[in-house]
Parts: sequence; structure tokens; C-alpha cells
Amino acid sequence: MLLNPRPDPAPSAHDRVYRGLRGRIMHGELAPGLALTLRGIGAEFDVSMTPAREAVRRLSAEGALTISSSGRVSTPELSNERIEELVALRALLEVELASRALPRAHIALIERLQSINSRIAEDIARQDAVAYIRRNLEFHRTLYLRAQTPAMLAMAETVWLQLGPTMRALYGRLRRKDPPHYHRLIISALKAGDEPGLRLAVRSDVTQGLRMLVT
Amino acid sequence: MLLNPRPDPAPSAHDRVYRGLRGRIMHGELAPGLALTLRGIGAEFDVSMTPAREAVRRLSAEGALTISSSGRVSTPELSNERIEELVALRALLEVELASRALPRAHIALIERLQSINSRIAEDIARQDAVAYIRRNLEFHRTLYLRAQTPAMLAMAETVWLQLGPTMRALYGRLRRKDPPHYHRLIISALKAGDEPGLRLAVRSDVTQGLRMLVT
DNA sequence: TGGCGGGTTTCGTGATCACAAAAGAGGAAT
DNA sequence: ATTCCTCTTTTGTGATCACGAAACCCGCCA
Repeated sequence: MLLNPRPDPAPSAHDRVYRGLRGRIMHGELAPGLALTLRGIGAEFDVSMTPAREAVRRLSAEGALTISSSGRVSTPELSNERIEELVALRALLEVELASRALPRAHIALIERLQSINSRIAEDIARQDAVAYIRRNLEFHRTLYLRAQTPAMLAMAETVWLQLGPTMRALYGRLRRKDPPHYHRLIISALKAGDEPGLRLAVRSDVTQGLRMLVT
Repeated sequence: MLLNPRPDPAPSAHDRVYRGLRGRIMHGELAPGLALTLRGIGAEFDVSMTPAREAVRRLSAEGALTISSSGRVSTPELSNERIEELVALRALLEVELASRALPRAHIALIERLQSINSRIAEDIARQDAVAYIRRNLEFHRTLYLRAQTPAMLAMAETVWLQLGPTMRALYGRLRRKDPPHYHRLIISALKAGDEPGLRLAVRSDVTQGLRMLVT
């Protein structure tokens, strides 16, 4: 028996479109309020309208896209109230995820987090907002994977997805020079096995950018 | 200008299908592991396969349906680990929702909750599992609506949706005779403005059924 | 009695098409 | 210069169809 030769020999068309769009939205490559068309998406991924529509509908179910009453598709423009709510959700879910990951966080994981963190510093030096967002989410996901709670992680990723376009608008405006301070606090708390400190550090890291978002 | 005469003159076909299936799943009218077909769904709602497929894909994105590698659609059969995780998510989200609703809970709301609660007692006496589940969720939704946090409420409903078929299997097995004890505790805590008591009561109510679920 | 083939039916996928509604462009009237 | 109207283009919706693969049924063989 071959071990995992290619478990996905023929990925379906709608899944390719879904994954492609999802990545761009989550990583902030699409500005808020950007209009999309089914035919355009289909042409871009070289498929017909049918799989494009399925991908769009799935993404709108996850809050990654909004569909107007007339069916027009666009990236969401979030109100301040909704942004605050989504940040509160991030805090709620991610504090729990970090807390559950803590007892399973070995030294190898911590080293991996430090490695990601140093690459975040490079992205900041390069002023690459998209790479920064992607790497920042990789930092969080790497930690939360250790919680072994896939449904909870999926919910957190759904929140990231909804905040994607808005985060781009934020970090494009923000001229950051230093890597995120609270990431170092998270790593320290992990090393020390300090759960209250970890919860506070994660909450602070998630909440930190909120002040600049609310205009 | 007419005030809200009929803001929805022509509901789209896929939305009708989506809402119909979603209600049945959330209220436990479909057993876990039940197989569905796109053509069957289309025939039932009198539409073609296209809107049926969109509705199914949206529901699978929300975890209300599972799609096998060959594309077959069925209601999910949850493992014990996933059930525990979803119950933990319910506790996390709903405790927060209740806490946010507390300062806005006027007497009219509390009376409405009591009214729903007494109707739950009737459903129990009638041994009507579906009505019981629906009314129980109505109790929780009525409270959480006061939190004025639509994204958070939507996440909680998504969790209910995923647990729908499993809850049916549980409450069908369980021969309950008394209305849920913790609902009375929730109402008492609301009356007293007792936030810690409210959080504990909600958490207990959500967690209570778990013991029987895990075989 | 229990497992194994082979043919048949059923099913999901994705492309295409007709239709209606919405958006956009461009000019005329004020 | 601005508003309004009309014609054209663009867009989403839903039905239909061909195709390939998966599931099913039923009889055969051990």
C-alpha cells in the first residue's frame, strides 16, 4: 500500500475556486467593498459560472463575502460595531484555544513559534502587509493546532476570514516598525507554563490592533 | 412610502431550500447519518438540482451536512470528541451572550422567557421531542438576542445546527418528565441581576445533557 | 449460508443557455 | 451644470444535459 501517494488526484473545480478566494480574502489581498462577478471569477480560475457560484455562496455563508439583495457579490465593509464584536469573538475563542494548547506545548513547538516570529520581523522590515498578515495568522494557527479542537479552530478561522479585508485596510495604513510585542509575551508564558499570563497575552495581542481600526 | 409592506416579494429558490433544510436539521427532524440526494431535495422543494446543490453546499460549510469524498450528502454522525468540543463551544459562546444580555434584560423579556419555559413543559408532557428542541432553542435565542451581538449569535446558532441531528438522537432516547431545571435558575439570576449566577446557570444548562450523549 | 462479480441504476459534477432584472452610458431638457 | 430618461450591456438565476463514477441489486459460485 502506498503511503499517501496523492490522496487528492482530482480536486473539484468549486473547491479550487473556494480555496483560492478564501486565501486571498483571509490574507487581506482584497480591499473591503471590492465588487466581484461570477463570470469574472470563473474566467480567472478557468471554470464556468456554476463552480464559481458554489464557491461564492460558501464564502458568503462564512461571512467572507456579502451578497446584495440583487445578488451582487463583494467583500464586506464592516461597521465599527461589527469589528468590535469580531475582535471580542477572537479574544473569546483564541484565549480558550491557547489555554487548551498550553499543556501540550513542547519545546519544539515553541521554537517553531519563535522561528515564525522572526520571519514576521522580516516581513515588517520589507513593509509587506500581506505577508505580515499571513505569517501572523500562521503564528496563531500553529499554536492553536496543539489544542486538538478542530471545530473551535475552524470557528476562529472563520472570524479571521471575516476580518481579512478590514485587516488589510488597517495594516496598510499602519506603519509598524517592530514585531508584535505580545507574541514575545505569548512565547514567554508558554515556556513558563503560566496559564493566566498566556490568556492575558493572547487577549492583548488580539485586542491590540483594535484601537486603530475604530476610526 | 409604505412601511415594510413585503420586503421579500420573490425569495430565491436556493434560499427557500436552505431555510427549509436548516430548520429541519437544527430542530432534530433528521436523524444522524441520514442520506440525502440533490435530486430528492429538488423534487421535495419543487426546484431543479442547481438551487438544491447551492443550499446543500452552504449547509455543509456550516457543518450541518457532511459531503463524502464521492460527493454523497448526509447528516453528520458526530464522534464523542466532537460532541464534547461543540458543547464546550456552546458553553463558551452562550455564557458570553447571556452575560452581555443581562444588563439589557427588562421585565418584559423575563416574562417572555417564563412563557416559553411553560410551553416547554407542555412539549415534554406531550413527549414531542422536536417541539421540545425547537422551544428550547427559542428560549436561548430570545435571551441572546438582547446581547445585540449578531455575529456571536450567528456562531452559537451554527453550533446548534451541527448538534441538531445528534440532539434528536439524544432526546428521543431520554424520557424526560420535568422541564429543565437550569432554565429556572437562568430566570432567577436574570431577575436578581446576578451575573456570576447567570453564567453558571447557562453553563450548567448547556453541559447538562452531555452525560447522556457520551455513550 | 456467505462472499463475489457483473450489469444496471442512481448520483454528483460542471458546462451551457434563456430570461429577467439591475447597472451603466449617453444625450436631451431644464 | 444637473437631472431625468432611454437604450445597451452586464450580471445573477435556475433549468437542462452529457458524462463518469459510485452504489446497488441479483444471481452465481464456493
